[in-house]
Amino acid sequence: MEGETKSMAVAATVATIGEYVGQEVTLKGWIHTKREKGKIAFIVLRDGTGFIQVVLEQDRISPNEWEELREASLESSVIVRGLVKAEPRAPGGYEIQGLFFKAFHVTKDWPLGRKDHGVDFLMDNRHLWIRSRRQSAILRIRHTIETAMIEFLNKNGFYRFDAPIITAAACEGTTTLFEVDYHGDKAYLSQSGQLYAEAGALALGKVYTFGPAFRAEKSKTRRHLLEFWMIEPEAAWFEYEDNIQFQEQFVSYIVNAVLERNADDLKILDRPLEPLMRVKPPFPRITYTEAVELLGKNGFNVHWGDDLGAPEETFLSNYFDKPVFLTHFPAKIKAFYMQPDPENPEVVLAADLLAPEGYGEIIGGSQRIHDYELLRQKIREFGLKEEDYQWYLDLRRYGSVPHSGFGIGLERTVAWICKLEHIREAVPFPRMLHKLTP
RNA sequence: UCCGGAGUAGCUCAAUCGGCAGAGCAGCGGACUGUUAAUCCGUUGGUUGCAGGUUCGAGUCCUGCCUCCGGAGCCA
Repeated sequence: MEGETKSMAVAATVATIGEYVGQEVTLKGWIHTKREKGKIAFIVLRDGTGFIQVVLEQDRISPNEWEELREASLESSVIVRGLVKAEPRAPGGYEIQGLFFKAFHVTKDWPLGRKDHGVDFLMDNRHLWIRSRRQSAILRIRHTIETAMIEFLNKNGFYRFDAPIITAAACEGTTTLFEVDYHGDKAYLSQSGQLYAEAGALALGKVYTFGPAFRAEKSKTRRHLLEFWMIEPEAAWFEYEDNIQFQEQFVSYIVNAVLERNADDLKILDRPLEPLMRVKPPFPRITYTEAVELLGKNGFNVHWGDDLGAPEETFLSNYFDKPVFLTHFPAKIKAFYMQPDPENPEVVLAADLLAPEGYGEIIGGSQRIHDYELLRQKIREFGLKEEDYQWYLDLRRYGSVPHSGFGIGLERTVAWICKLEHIREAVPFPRMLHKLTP
């Protein structure tokens, strides 16, 4: 590298290029687009941190470099050195006046043109698609969301507590699981780390798990993946209300972090900012019973005790202009471990958080049953086997405390904040029905 | 798994009543000193998803299968 650039030029990145106006810098990246016009050529270079236009004039670089430039096609990896200029004619406001050009590797037959492509083709080329403006913007925002989630939890005294991926049995007993051969025994990929997080909360006070979760259902919708990432905070001594207020702070922190750190990326996505700027505590709340009533008034045929379907959830999500807590569900349609409401044991102290703009559920949370006998009774009522939950019941035998927690789906959060049409763009390599490669 | 839709050039699509399979983009060759999906000229490119059937003749009609897309259920 040093031998190839003829002067001392700073190694810069696109994201921080504004700090180098008037200086010579070296950039390493890839050709995103190239336009040749006789003795002048424009390339848009991407380096992972952003995109910038580089202007190369034949008179300013050597004949060899000019020849390399002519041969370098889309997505060739290149090294350029040049002068940073503020340039209103260029997208982004800055431009590089090229003084040196080298193609490190010339790409032949790049499969993704600049024209429209179908989803199928793009998904088959996902490993290349992620280089695009839009996809890379989404993935940078995903990074901010993950980082902000962890930051917030750490600042609030939560310990990261990694749950196992391979587990012995169903956590909740309802969903279909991926089976793996565990040296002759049947084992399953985890659908949730929550039960382990509860053990962690009684050991460390406040913990969170962060890892992949697996659901083997043959889901085929815009909001489901077979493999997705989930953060599950769980805190001892947290009761229902503590849990809800914590979630408000948590979600607001994440949204604010994206607004502060990814302004350029949100612009690439054309994401309206007003709905995100409204995301501040407190969030509206509506009980399940009130929701059923509201839905009935709006033409939905739902009865108390029914699980709400996707169209109902979308309606509620659009009805409010902030994330909304849907609370106090009938015990029968929720998980066995949820704490019954002391004022009405037919419902549980649980809340789902629905993201606005039609996105629907991103969080499911509840206070957990801490009473040993009540939990045993619920396990029986739900038709589960007590012997499968021995260690989980132990948590109620040895120093039990009220505790609460929630799980937030990372991809659903990304899809909402980025305003994506489909969850498959919210993760680098989505795992969907019959989609295993790349 | 169920309901609906679609498979034609590398990509996005067209092809009238069953009658010679086409265009744009990409690629390749050339021109151009301010392009923004550059433009202009020339040019390459086909087992019409697979198997069978009807017909003088099938991309088009019939039967079966495969793949994908959208939605439902399940849920984060």
